[in-house]
Amino acid sequence: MATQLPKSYDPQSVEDRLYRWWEENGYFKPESQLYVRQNEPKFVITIPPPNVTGTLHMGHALTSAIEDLMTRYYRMKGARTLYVPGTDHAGIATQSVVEKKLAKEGRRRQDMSRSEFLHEVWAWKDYSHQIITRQQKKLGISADWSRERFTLDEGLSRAVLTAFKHLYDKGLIYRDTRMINWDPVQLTSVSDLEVEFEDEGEPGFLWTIRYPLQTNRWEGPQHAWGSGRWAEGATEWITVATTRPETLLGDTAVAVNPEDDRYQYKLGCQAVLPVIGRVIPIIADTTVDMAFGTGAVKITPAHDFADYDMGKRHHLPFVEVMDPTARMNENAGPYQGLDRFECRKRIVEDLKKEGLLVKVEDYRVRLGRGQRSGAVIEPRISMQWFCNVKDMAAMAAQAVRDGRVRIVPDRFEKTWFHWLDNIRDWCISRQLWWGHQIPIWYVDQDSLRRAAEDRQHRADGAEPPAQFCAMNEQEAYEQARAVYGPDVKLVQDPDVLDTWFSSGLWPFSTLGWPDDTPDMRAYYPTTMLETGYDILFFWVARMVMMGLELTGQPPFNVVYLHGLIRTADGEKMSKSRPDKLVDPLDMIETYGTDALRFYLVTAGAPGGDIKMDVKIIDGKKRVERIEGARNFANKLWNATRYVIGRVDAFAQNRLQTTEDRLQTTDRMVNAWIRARTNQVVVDTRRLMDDYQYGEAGKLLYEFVWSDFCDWYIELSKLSKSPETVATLAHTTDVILRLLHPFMPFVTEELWQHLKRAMPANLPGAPDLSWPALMLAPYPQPAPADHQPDDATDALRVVPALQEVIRAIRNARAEHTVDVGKRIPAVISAGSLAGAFETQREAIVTLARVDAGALTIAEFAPPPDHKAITYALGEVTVYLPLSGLIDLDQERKRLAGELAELEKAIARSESLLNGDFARRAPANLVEKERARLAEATLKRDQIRDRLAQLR
RNA sequence: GGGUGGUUAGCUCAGUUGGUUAGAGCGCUUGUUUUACACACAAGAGGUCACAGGUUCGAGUCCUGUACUACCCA
Repeated sequence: MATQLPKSYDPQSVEDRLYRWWEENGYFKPESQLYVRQNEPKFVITIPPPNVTGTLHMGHALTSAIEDLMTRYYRMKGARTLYVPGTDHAGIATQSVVEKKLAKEGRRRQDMSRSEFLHEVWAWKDYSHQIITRQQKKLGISADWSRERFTLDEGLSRAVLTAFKHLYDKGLIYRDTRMINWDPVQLTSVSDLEVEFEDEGEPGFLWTIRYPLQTNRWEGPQHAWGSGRWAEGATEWITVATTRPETLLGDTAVAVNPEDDRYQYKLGCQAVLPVIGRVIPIIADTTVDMAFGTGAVKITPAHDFADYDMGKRHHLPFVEVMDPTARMNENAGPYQGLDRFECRKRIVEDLKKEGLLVKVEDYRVRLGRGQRSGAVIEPRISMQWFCNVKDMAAMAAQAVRDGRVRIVPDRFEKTWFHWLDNIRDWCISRQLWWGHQIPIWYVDQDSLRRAAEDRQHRADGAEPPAQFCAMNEQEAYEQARAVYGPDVKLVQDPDVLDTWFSSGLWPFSTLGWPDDTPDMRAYYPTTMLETGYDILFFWVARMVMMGLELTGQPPFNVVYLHGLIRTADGEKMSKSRPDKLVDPLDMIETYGTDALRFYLVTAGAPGGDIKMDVKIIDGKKRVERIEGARNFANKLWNATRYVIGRVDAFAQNRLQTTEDRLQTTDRMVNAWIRARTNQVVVDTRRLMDDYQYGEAGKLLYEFVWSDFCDWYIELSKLSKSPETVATLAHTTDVILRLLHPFMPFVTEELWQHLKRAMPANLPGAPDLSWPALMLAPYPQPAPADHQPDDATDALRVVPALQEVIRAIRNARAEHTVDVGKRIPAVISAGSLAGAFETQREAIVTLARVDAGALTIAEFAPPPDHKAITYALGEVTVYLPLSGLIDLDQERKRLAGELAELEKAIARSESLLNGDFARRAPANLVEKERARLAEATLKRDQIRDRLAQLR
């Protein structure tokens, strides 16, 4: 019976209840789908697993909104659909969060055992994971939670080991000593991608320092460093510029460009390094930029990437002057034990004292900082594990080139190729505890020595491996014993793998790889990978590489990249600006999940950033555009509330039997909304299939608000026929289905109310037999040969009718006619007269015309020479308002319109007299001719009226 | 230094094979307790689509260049 819906939509009372209902019924599982089309390809999407570092932010909400929109769309389209949820252990990020938390409690990782520390991290993981999943459920994602995964799960860990072993056995993973990015706070290596630079650089200094040259007259310092007399007696110098004076302690050369005339005579000379007194050569290298500083650069091969390469080229010694925490070590002489920045300060003072500091300038320094710690990254020589990804990268590039993987929007393809074509080996080891420990076991020294001795005895050249890669310790021992005998002892590498190594396996490790599971067979390769463009390299590229290498297939067909959420000023949202930060849960509380979701998917274009302008009103954060989306949800609510009211009225036999005239009236208007709905179904599906979700959302917004609410519902109020009730219900059903992927909660709730209200005996009622809207089919356009005959007619008549009504309303407003006043009208309607006659009541009601003084005729002369005239082409509307109006104003309006028409006619004529008529497509030329004809007609009418008004 | 976007109404942004008089939301102006909705209704004002060239019958849309701006890579 009559369900009384509240006057406005209250998301709080709906969302959690519906989500629970969906989930408890298993509706998110692909096995539960009731509507599956045989020829529809499956749709599989794996969630970008959020880091278990804390809570979700607006970027995650955007991800969820788009992915769930996709998921619900394809599910309703009849594709077998799976959305796999999960979380990422996020090695360095999580470890640092936990370390910070421990620090607050006065504890340090260094004081704990590895397993004690890991116990803490797991506790944190549980805490964060539970928050994250709760947030995702608030966002309404229809993910199959029974298939949820975590990157450190047993199965996924086995996937990591399998992948590692595969690449190791293939010779693609190796251990080497080279220069890497070192984070002196996290005390681990990081990959190139994890180092971030400020584009503008950071404020710093450029110090110009002179090194004395060793000559016949001056062979070196005679006095101690710091005495002020260290360089006493030196006569020749070489001057270098540096932003990092503390590294001079590790200098092993000074380099100049061989083309640089200024330094020709100094080549081959020896400089004496300040502080240390080490004698270092002056060398020539073409990579030296003559324009930078003095043209001579100090070379510190152990602390700078470029210098490292140069050191290799010129066989220079590598002198490390810092320890892993970036404190100066024993090679730093008097500065040993100082932090690098403290050392910098002191050494500059001392250089000045010794007269070696030539000048200091302000300088923007391009500093690399750790993505997670923010610490200044120290290039450092270290032994690490690397993965040679050259061939995999080539495969990944090829997959996009040949279209097996499509990137949307396609402009990101260029970045894709550029990165993959210039890829460098990937440093995959991290000196962390949280993560997948590297599956390498080293043979103990004793065994190695014994083996070496044996080898000498037997004189067979082959050297046995000093390390074994295995799936577990037992397997490693089996391998080792076969070579070294039963007494061999093994120690596993303490390091863990880069997080992205396991994330790279995500689309298939979540489905059971390396095992041949039913899910793997049914759902791999997946369909869609949806994520922010900021992790295209970090994650997407690595998944494609790993997928191709390990499974032989691209892990997904489409990569859809969304933009970043920014503040109103276009900056990245960060926790350091809480006033500009927008928490998705806050917005959900204020506006509801559907409003947030609708806003997020319609806010921008694919791949475009979204700026969120937050206003604080009464201490609450407001975002205007989310408010707009909330209003839309409310509009939808009230429209459906009205429809349900009509359905109830029918069910209670409160509708009168209709007369013939009314039936004709209804038929036209109903045919119109059905035809419009059909057009909208076609356009929505086209846009959705082309990933244009924002456009689709806006189209639906327009349709619901304007066509359905402003016109159809208003017109339907004049009708009491069952046909109209059925059309209202049908249109509402289609709208709710079309909008469900955008606003899952309000649409499901309304659909359930509609379903409950719907009586069995309404002819032409929609099929509401599905248990849930989310499982119902997405609307299909009516087949072309199935269109009702009156559709075309209705699509001509109703817009003309709207124009008439709008013209009358406009006249009323312009001449400030009292709202309550009924006015007379004469409509000269040409071929539309018959149709308009059936819509007499619509004109009377919607334009507030005096029913007794409304004339509709094929041709009607102006009723009064002072009437207001609206020339609408074939139709002309006359309003005899003589007493109420200002004729001057009317003349002005008509003159203005006339001028505009003259302009349009002139433009049209010149177009049609030019090459346009010959070269443009026939249909466009035809259109233009029609436009000219109409404008001419209108112009003539207006001219006549103006003449009469004079 | 290389690359990629952006520059459209006061503000935030749409505008995908080039084709009516360039759209929306918010804001603004005027009016309205019209029985779904004031989170609303009705009417309206507001833009030489950054600039300069070019291609075309026709350019916000394609090409070249310039300026400003953001981001990515070195």
